[in-house]
Amino acid sequence: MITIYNTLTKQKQPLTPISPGKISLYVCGMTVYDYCHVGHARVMVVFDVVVRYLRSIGFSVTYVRNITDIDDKIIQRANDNGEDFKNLTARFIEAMHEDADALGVLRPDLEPRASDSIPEIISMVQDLLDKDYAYLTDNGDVCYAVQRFANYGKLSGKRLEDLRAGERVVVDQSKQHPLDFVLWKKAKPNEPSWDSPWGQGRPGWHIECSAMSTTCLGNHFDIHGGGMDLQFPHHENEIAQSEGATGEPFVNVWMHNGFVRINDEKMSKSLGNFFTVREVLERYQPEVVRYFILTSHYRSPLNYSDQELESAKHALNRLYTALRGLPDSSGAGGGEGDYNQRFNAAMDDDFNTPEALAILFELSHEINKMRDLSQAAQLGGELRRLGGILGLLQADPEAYLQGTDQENEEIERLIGERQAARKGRDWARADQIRAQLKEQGIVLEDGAEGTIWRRE
RNA sequence: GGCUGAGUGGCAGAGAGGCUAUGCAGCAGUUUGCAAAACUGUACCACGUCGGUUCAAAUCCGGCCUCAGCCUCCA
Repeated sequence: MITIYNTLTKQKQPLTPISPGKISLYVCGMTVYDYCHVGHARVMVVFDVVVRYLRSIGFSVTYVRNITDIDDKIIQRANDNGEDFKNLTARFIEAMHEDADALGVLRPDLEPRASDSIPEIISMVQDLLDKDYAYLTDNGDVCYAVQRFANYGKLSGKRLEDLRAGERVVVDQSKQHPLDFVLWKKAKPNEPSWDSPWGQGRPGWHIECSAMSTTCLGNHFDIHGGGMDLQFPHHENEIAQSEGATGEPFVNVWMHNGFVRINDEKMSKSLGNFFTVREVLERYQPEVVRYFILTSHYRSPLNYSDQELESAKHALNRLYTALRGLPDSSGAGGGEGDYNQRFNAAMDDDFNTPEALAILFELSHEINKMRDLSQAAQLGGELRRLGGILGLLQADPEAYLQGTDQENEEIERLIGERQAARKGRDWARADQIRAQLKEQGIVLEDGAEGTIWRRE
């Protein structure tokens, strides 16, 4: 039985699907005006693992991750660049897909875009107006009236009277309550806009997720996820909008992942202390980054540093080294057995990936100790299978450890030359070649069946 | 000020009322022409702090200290 920490109830609780055997999952995706950073990578990887695991234990999962492709920042950036916002978003959607693919993140089943969902958004705003949850302001915007929604604050544990709205930002005087938020924003001249019952305008920030999630998954679905910083106000507002408009419960389980930090500080665009995924991938293999993300529990903070990435690289090498030289027996090991059982127990406990990884290391240790190759291959198959649930260890070990440069041929040639030198007991020459390759980051390992190599 | 979380060995990071987490790094040994990998063994006060409950607490309870996040946009 899988249990998940639900932000709404602040406790772990058993996952009980609305429809038996099926899970509907919505995750807040990117606002596409810039490259993804490591924090975005974390969301994508974390929920990718959630989906992979749920599927591995037999659930049929519908996974929706939206793209917010119209908002203030996008308009701002497009203006700065002097380009149409659609060019801008198209470019960064493509970049996001490249990054996600590199990290082994499976595509969601549906990836709706805000700009393609305008009719649904307008219809929800209209519902909210009809039900008196929203009002038209003097300056032509449609706003949500938070005081009208009885449960406002139930997700974030905030009470309206405790919130210090306006302390850091000037409150718009046309709002009835400082925390009222815009559902539909009247267009300024030359802004992208759509026709609506309230004139030319565009959606506010939160409404697109309410519209897209309910359109894709129905008014009431199982899991909604996203970064911790979306808890308030974004997700709180989504609840207010969706439940206000539909009159039904919105989401059963809210999952929020912790931040990536740098020097104990949140990695964020506004602080400017972020690394983009592509920057990091210039220096580390994507799988190392993925492994690194999974070394900490998804709700804990994850401190980003070179030291940690290096450590992750070595750890992953260890797993691949255990698989190296084993006959490929993926498919062997059908999930019965102790390791599988313990792996699932770890993952059942709110997706405890550090614990699950520890089990992979125990498995690799067992493989390394084994003398019987076919038995080891059996365990190797199990290691690969369990790794696959985390989106790891699917590469050919040789390819992972050696890379696929064209200089590989030259390396092989030098190794051949060294073999000849060793045969002639010319240790000086042999060691010279070893040192030369070492300088290029190539490590040689002499074994009973000859010399193998890998990149450091 | 309100609301969330968190403080574990050199680093990272699980766990959890009594039993070696795991990985990286270190040390010693086996192995090796030399290495590497692997295996075996092993150190560092391990559980923020002060009290309480208990036969037993890092794990439960309370106070305190420190850190992070949200209450503007942010995954």
